[in-house]
Amino acid sequence: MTEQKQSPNSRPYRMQRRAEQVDETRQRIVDAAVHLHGTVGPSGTTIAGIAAAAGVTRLTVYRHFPDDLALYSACSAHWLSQQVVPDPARWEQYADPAERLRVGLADLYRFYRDGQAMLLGVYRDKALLPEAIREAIDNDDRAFREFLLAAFDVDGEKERRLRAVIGHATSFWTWRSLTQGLTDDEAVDAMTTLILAT
Amino acid sequence: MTEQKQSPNSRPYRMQRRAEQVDETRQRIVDAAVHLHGTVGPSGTTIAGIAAAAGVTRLTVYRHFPDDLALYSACSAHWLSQQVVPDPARWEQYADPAERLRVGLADLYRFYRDGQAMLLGVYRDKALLPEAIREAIDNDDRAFREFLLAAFDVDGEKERRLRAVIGHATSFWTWRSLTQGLTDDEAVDAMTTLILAT
DNA sequence: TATTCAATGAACAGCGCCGTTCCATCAAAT
DNA sequence: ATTTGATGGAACGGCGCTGTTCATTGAATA
Repeated sequence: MTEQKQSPNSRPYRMQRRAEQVDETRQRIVDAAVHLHGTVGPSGTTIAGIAAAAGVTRLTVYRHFPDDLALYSACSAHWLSQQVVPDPARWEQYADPAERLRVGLADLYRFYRDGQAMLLGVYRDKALLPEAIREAIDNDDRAFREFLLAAFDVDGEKERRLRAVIGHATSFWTWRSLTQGLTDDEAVDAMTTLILAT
Repeated sequence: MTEQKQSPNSRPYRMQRRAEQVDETRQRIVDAAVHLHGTVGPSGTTIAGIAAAAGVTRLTVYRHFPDDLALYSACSAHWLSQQVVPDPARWEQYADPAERLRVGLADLYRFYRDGQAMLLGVYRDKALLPEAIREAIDNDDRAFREFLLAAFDVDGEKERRLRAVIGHATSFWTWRSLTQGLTDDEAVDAMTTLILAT
């Protein structure tokens, strides 16, 4: 790198190694926040707690994330980036309703199991999350439901009932409840049976 | 309910009309607390809020209910006293598993619907409730599950699966989830089908 | 070497809740 | 008429959290 001597008055400042350290600090904050969300849950997570866990001052947290939404967005993006997210597009090849159901629910339940610590807190405290985050969650849930429903050729009353039951089957709480005593596979079987019998 | 005390010097003091007023105050507090639990939920209910709603001082609330458990117990007892509580004993005449299931779930779901405002908050904030209250809730839930299970003549693996599925069917959250799009009757049908297919 | 700037550390004011104290009030009971 | 006791009213100290200011540190940078 070539250097130039400058006069004391006004020189642009291009950070390089410095920028990395800043990002590291930011990352430590996000990691701490994600960890807390997954243990004490969003409702038990405080700025002070995050700062302490990140080995940083409250003020530093505020500077990186001016408001809750900024922090939650960063957390959610980072956490999702290290999950294998269920992907309806990959279920598309299964045209048979029953088969798509099995594959889709299995994919969903695997995701639920892998991320249960975080999801438990998130769904419990959903009402306390920033509006935008809540909407994102609802949208995803709706997408899974509608995608599974789309494999069926129904309308009217039957469609309404199917949508309700599929919505139930795809709910995190349903997975949670069923797997108190069932394996994931058994839960998939149970819900598939239920839906096909509707 | 209210006791008399003796002062060294004389005159026993038996309250009569007075005692009624005390009980009225106590009742106003309980009513206010129940109302708040059913609207903002236990987690949003504060002593200050109860006092304000009851038209009483915080101090008066503390005097009637020294700790949370005393208050919650009184609330729960009073609320339950004005509910038609599901009663497994009345399901006993139905020996046929399918029939007992329908009757039991219908009774349970009716109770859930009638008390949904309160139950929503209670189940959401269950972790914050006093230990004793939480145990009472868990015991009731377990009782319903086991009573429905008892109609089946099963054991081993099948019993485990049945217990899990019946537990799921009897959960408040399951009722809540299903009745987003189904009627109570349809929900009973769905869960009965699910259980009988297990 | 002099400059830049992320991060620190300390303090502030504010909020709402907690549980407790002391004293005054006033109707009911004797 | 006097005593009793439930309630009111006001204040206290404590807690933990919020979001903000200010001056300082110290390492990366030019």
